[in-house]
Amino acid sequence: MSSLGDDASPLLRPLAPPRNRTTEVVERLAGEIASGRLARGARLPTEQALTEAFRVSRTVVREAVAALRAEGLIETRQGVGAFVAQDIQRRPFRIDPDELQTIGEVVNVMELRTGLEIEAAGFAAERADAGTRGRIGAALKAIDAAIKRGDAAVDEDFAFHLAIARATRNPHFARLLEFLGRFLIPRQSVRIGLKKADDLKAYLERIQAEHRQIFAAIVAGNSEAARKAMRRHLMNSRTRYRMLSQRPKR
Amino acid sequence: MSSLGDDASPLLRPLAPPRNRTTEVVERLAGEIASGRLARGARLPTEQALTEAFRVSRTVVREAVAALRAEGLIETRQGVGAFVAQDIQRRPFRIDPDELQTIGEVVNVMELRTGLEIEAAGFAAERADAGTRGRIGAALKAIDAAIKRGDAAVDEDFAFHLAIARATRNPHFARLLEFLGRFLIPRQSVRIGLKKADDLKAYLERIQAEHRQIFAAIVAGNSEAARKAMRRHLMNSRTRYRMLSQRPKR
DNA sequence: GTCATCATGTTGTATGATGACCTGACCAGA
DNA sequence: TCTGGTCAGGTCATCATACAACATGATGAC
Repeated sequence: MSSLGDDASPLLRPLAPPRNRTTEVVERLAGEIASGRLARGARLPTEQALTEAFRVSRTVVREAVAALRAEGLIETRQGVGAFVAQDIQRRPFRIDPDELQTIGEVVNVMELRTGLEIEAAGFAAERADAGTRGRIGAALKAIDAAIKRGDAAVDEDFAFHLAIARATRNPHFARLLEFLGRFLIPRQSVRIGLKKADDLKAYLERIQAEHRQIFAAIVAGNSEAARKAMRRHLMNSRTRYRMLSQRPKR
Repeated sequence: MSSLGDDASPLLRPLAPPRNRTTEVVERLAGEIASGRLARGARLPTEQALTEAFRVSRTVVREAVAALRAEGLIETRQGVGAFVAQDIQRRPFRIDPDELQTIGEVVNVMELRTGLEIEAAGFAAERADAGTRGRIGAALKAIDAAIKRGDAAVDEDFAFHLAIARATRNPHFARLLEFLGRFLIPRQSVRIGLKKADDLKAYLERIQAEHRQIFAAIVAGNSEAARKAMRRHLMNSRTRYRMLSQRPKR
């Protein structure tokens, strides 16, 4: 799977994407808005004024404006001008992957996920029907199968959690979990991969026992128990993650 | 504070922004990516090919590409081409405000907020120091003052919750709460505004009593109690919201 | 086999022109 | 006084063209 130097060396790593003029302008304007120097609803300088101020072509200015519009920071009206968005509502929630290099930052995201998933487990217990319960059970079996064939079952594990989030009948839970999950999965799998095959199996079996408790509580429709089981599982996950990631500490 | 017809009438409401050619192209390409017809890492057609296919100028294509790049859906490399992002990691979490017209959708967001805030209260109880505890207390007093002068204390209320989120020492809690909060605040305040002055005061005093319980648990460093108090508060909030929003039902 | 060089294709930037649209001022008529 | 119509100027939207910067693969010198 892994080719020669993959990303082991901190030296040969892809460079940061080149900072072209457009992103430069985007950041300048975004900064003005974030700092409040450009208030909500305020009108931006005209395209011509921006080209002259920044000494760039209209192409660059227009691309920057298009980017800011896509981010929901500004709105443009033909024949009138560009304005800082009134409702910054449209501004999305982001997590910068570049900041996720440290263990502490990963744990921060895990904590965020904790609250989300505990609540999801509770709602799932209250609202799951035969179909969604079946899908959660199927995900559980898929993990079993993966463990049996010696796999780390990372994808299957995530699918289990996602099935629970879907059972809440509140689509935001699954969407947010999917969003947060992307920041956690890969690292964990790498670390786990270091262990011996038998160790791995025993390790995964312990996790799977926790999964089964969650599943049982959901099937029983006991939201209180489901929350407790999920909390226990995630707290243990955090401890496990901390231990695994401290291991390679020279 | 509120001008004449504000947003009372569903008739006179700003029109949806006109769909220009750029957004048209953005949606076409975003659709291709979302559907998987353009796989991760796949290369997009060249700008020239796109101009010919869509019958638009290169300006439009480039603005669309800039927008997609801002959303983290694609990456471009000069001299090489544009590619669907490998790590969709950079893709942010969004909630479309246009979908938030129904009560059910607002409750969905409130549920999301519930899990987040309960956990935040727990962590705050564990981690708050003198400074953060003081800030939470100050927020509490600010609500008192607002109630005393007959204000609905919406901003102050939110500031209290935000102070708790900040006390977790995990910046993501506050950021996500801020993000979700934007979707809830305005509507609540409008509804509450309908009540009589004395009713309003009694109503707010009940809420404030719940706040005080949360604060007491955090000051005591009792995370279990803090979670419970926050859960009770948010569950009650949901009930209150449902009742208030059903009121104007002819 | 290694390294420089070059042709080719692609994105990045600049520029000028035209169309579409909004705003405010002015004005005629009720 | 008020309403509605017209017009001029400003601004964004789109188009077209040209050149610069960069990456890639082919070629050839060593």
